[in-house]
Amino acid sequence: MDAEEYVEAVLALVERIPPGRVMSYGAVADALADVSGRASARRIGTIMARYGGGVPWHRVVAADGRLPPGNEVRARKRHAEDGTPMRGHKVDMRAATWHPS
DNA sequence: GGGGTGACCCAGT
DNA sequence: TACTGGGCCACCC
Repeated sequence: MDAEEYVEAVLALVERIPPGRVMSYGAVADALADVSGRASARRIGTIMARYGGGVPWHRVVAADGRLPPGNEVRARKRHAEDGTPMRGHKVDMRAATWHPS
């Protein structure tokens, strides 16, 4: 699987995350590990930063619920619309974490 | 080829 | 809760 296909796989998975739920970068990496063979949270962060524009990027957050740097304001607004469970400015991971079934 | 960087993560303090 | 150090891996000088 080449780099371009990997990006496509990441974006395809992010599109499957339902409104009001989220996945951490690491969770996305793990979920794709089966298909891609390799995974690292760091790669997912880079991919989202560069190619995430066309998907619901706000549904991918850091493992502790922090929103992506530089886009906290926009992300908060969208989570408010989605009805994502929040704890202050962070996502309530215990309630919002989703993983593909 | 070598070294810095980043929308990360985890364990330890 | 906040910081640190180590590990991580693709990208870009």
